[in-house]
Amino acid sequence: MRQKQSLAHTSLLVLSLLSRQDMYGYQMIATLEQRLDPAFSMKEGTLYPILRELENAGAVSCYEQEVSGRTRKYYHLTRKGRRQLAEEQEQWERYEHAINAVLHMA
Amino acid sequence: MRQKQSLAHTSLLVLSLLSRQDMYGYQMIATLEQRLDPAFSMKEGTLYPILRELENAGAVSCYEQEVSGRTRKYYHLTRKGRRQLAEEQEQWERYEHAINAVLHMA
DNA sequence: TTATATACATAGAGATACAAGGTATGAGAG
DNA sequence: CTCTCATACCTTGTATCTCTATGTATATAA
Repeated sequence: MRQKQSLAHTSLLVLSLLSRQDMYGYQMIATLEQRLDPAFSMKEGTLYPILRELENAGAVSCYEQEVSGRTRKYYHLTRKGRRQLAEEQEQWERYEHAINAVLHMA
Repeated sequence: MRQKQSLAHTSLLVLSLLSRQDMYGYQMIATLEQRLDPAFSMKEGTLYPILRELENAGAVSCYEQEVSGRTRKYYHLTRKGRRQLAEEQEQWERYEHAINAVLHMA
């Protein structure tokens, strides 16, 4: 049985979250948990590698902050990241329309 | 560099096409080529394995037809396939809304 | 003191889609 | 007549993607 992939367009989601405020990993997961359908929650094994890639690509920068004993690693969207967000958002919209065009074919 | 996956929800597209008329593989690809953004065109290496799985799952049945020397393998959506289409369509909508909910967060 | 929540991270496995290749026929160009 | 292109099928291997499972460590609540 073919198993549906629960998530795609993951970096789009991450970039989108960071476009509003700096966030740390655990917080992103919690936020998505609320916003997203629980069926599509993002897992740690998915998020952290993406954050690393975004950082290597220069789309995000990061800094650490100690809060009551625990170290949080905050991520900040760079100008380059903003461009990437715009591109991925546009691509998502094209994707969305393409699928819907087929679904609602005459 | 992370490479965007160009397609997902592939079986949804196939089932959707077949809900309107019986079709053969090459025709589906050509039809999607027109309807879909060319960037998301479905490749043969993607389609044929899916058709086989759908057949194994009993979602489609198939029959051959000879047309001017060339053999076409037509696929027909079964009742079970219709149910699967309904499910996948619903899931697509939930996915779509979930992504958009994050993108358009206040 | 034990469990739960917070917070990071990685390795391995399974799923997914594509590129690249193969077979074969028909039609049109030269 | 031959070569190429379009039609029509299909498979193998590779790259990529996401999750599961696991690991570390601290704070807080029971």
